[in-house]
Amino acid sequence: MLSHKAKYALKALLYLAQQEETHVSRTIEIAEAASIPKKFLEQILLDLKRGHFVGSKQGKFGGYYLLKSKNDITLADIHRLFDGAIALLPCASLNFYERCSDCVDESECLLRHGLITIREETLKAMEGITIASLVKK
Amino acid sequence: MLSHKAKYALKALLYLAQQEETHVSRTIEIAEAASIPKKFLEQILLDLKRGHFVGSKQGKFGGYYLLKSKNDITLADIHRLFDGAIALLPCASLNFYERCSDCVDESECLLRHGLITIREETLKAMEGITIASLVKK
DNA sequence: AATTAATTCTATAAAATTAGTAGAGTTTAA
DNA sequence: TTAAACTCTACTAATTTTATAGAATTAATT
Repeated sequence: MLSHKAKYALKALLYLAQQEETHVSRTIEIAEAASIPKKFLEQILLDLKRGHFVGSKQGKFGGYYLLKSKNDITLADIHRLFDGAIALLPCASLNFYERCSDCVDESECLLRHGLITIREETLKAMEGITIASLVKK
Repeated sequence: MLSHKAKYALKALLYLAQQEETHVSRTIEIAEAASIPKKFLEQILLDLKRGHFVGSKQGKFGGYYLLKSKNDITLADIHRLFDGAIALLPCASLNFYERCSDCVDESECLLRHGLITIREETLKAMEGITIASLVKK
């Protein structure tokens, strides 16, 4: 399941994607339009900025805008940024790989093979959903 | 990501699936073979029993055994039993549907459509992984 | 230079969830 | 009657999540 953070991030990105290219959106404006607690959204937008998904303009009349093309921001990206691994266990993850502490011999693990299959399928699906594809629908 | 509970449940089921059909396995035997804390495993096996995946024999020489065919226990089943919804948000879930509190009009939600697509794909993949398919690998 | 309105940053807190432990109770075979 | 197993309820500790608070910084305007 997605965390609230990831859900709010997606809603904020969808909001930004629906504005004119030149428009910068204030946090309060996004918060109200997408029903997100404002102070929480501040953190989320900073995370999105650090992830190079959005850019910001400081000071009066400042705000946020999409930095990446909406075609290049996928559900997988946002999941990874806020909720980490796509895979069901760290040992089956590409970007967040970690060995299981209770694992004796990873190559012998019956579970891992199946989980890698799931990750491949899920990732394919999640990379197919972009901010642009969501806005179009 | 899977919880430890779900992971342990799968490891326990894999252990049971590898025993002879007539064999009943004691909790301590499964715990040691699969490196699972014994008292924690007790709870998990009870959950699996309540979910009708395993059966038990009480008293001396008692233990657990597979109740369902290993072909009929899927990753999706175990995920749902221990970790709940497969979907990324409750509003996109079949079995754990719940409306988002911050949602104004669900039919207008841009996010939901995409998440339903993801759920369909993920579910298909997870239903394809059975205890039997894992043991064969 | 002062004011206003915005982002940025750090710390904190409350709530929920997860992971695991403890111990008494019940059942069954020998 | 005893031993060895499952069953059940309660509890605890740690972690993560979901925020909130407030000061600092930045930039445009007057």
